[in-house]
Amino acid sequence: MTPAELSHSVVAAVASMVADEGLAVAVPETVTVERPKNKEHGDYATNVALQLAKPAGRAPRQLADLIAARLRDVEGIASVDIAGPGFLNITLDVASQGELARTIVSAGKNYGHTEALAGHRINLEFVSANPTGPIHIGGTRWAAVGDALGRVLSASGADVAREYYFNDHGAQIDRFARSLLARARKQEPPEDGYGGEYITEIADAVTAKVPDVLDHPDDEAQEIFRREGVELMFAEIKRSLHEFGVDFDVFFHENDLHESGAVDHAIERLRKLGHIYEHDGATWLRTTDFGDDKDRVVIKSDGNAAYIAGDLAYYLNKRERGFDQVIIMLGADHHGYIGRMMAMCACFGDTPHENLEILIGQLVNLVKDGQPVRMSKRAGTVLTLEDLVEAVGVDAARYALTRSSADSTLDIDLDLLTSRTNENPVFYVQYAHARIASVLRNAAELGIALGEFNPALLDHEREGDLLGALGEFPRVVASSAELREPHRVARYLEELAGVYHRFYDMCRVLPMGDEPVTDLNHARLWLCEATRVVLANGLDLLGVSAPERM
RNA sequence: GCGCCCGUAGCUCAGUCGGAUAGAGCCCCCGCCUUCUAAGCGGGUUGUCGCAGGUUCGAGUCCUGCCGGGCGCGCCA
Repeated sequence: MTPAELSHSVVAAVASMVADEGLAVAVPETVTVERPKNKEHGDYATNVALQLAKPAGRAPRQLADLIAARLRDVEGIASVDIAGPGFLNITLDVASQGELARTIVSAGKNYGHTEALAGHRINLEFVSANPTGPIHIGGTRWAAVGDALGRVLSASGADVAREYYFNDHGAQIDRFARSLLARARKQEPPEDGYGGEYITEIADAVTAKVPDVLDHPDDEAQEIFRREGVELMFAEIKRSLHEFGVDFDVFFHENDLHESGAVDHAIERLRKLGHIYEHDGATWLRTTDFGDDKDRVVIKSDGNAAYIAGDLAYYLNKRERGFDQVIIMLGADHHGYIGRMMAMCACFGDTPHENLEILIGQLVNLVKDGQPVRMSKRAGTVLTLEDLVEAVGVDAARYALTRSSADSTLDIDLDLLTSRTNENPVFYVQYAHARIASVLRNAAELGIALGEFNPALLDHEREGDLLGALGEFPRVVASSAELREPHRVARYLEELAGVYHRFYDMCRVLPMGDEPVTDLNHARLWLCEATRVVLANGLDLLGVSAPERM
């Protein structure tokens, strides 16, 4: 019996009670059955009686009695106890709980997939780092977290498109182009320009590709450096993300919005809706109607589009492509943007926080010798995605960036990660997987297949713990998706790995020496394979490999 | 000044919808490989959940105020 099935049984028992007793309360659609921390509280517990007591006008323990009586008749439930103020503590039959192993092995890669978000068409935008330099550590965090979120959303039944918004328009690109031109001429970069080593590399690459570039007049040369430089930078970003295991469905160019007329289209739409006005020679969007601090300029008085114009057009474009949920991940340094974006969403007639969702992730600090290091492009202390991968590898890097809540700032200490990699819990999880793979290999060598499965034999306490943990996986994935918190998957995997290691320590899986193969050996092999499936599926959601050997 | 995030063990951090005795890893000490991976397991030590009120059967979790830290408030992008 899975937690979901048990939950259904509890709902049915509640419905039966409400009908029989004529209670004036609504039957909850779902009831949470949780794994109690304390083993004396059974395999699963629910507080549904406590929650219904007040609206029903009955004592919680009285309701608990009525529900318990009905649950005791359910096949697979061994006992139901009432504890404390009115908790229902449910214990399953050993065989019923053990069946879960078969369920998981049969489902294979699909175990953990649910329909929790079925029907949602989600556009997930993340990273979207400017093509004026390599991806730094902050963008790397969003790459890891955003990619994991995309996987978790998909696993929960959502139709997800991942997008990277490529800001190849505007003043920053001009500064980038001027920096390249200056470097090609062996001059100092402009005061507000970019100075890293990569500027030299790109300037050299452009010069190699267009040998006579410096013979052109300034404006033409700058245009060549802009076009070629952005192209090279873009390819570089794509490549490093791909090597990081992060791929996008769409790379969207801001420039296209301006050249295709999408910006004008969006502004005209808003004008028809009555939210656009002219003032001081500029075109404004009246975002204050929807809670913004001040109205926003969309077309500046010099005729150029303000940055938000691109965002307006991009949002409308996503909606017109059929996405009903637009999710954008931004760093904390952009959180001031939420108000105007939500107001913009409302101006289009959409519902803020439903059609548009902005996820804010806190920043990453680079730490050395316990002291924060200020990352500066000029000082060369910027930590890039490639630096991180080179130092610790993709698996450790992705895991370290994904296991913490995005709401917390993250400290990255390269020395710590490189010199004491065991501190990274990814190895703890991967080791559990490799350990199981080894057991399964040994079984194969002994000619022992999974074979017949008798779930009733899995009656050891550690086996019960393991089955209980395995049953949690689908709702961990679903809640990670619903809450947009993929770190929950990582934390769960660490828990599961620990439960497996403790099982392994107490429960011998394969026969020793020349002992005969028993049904218990087979049952435990099923349990091992089920655990391996969950670890592999979970690691995959995080974009981390599940090694067969370590 | 206004807004967002954070404050939980010595360190790094978990702890959705309020639930039972607040957890994990790292660090430190002790024990366990003549049989499936010791990157493991078992045991020991560690807390005014920033502070003060409030809501209720019950608050780390919700509300209010305050303290401390980070970030942000452009016709920049």
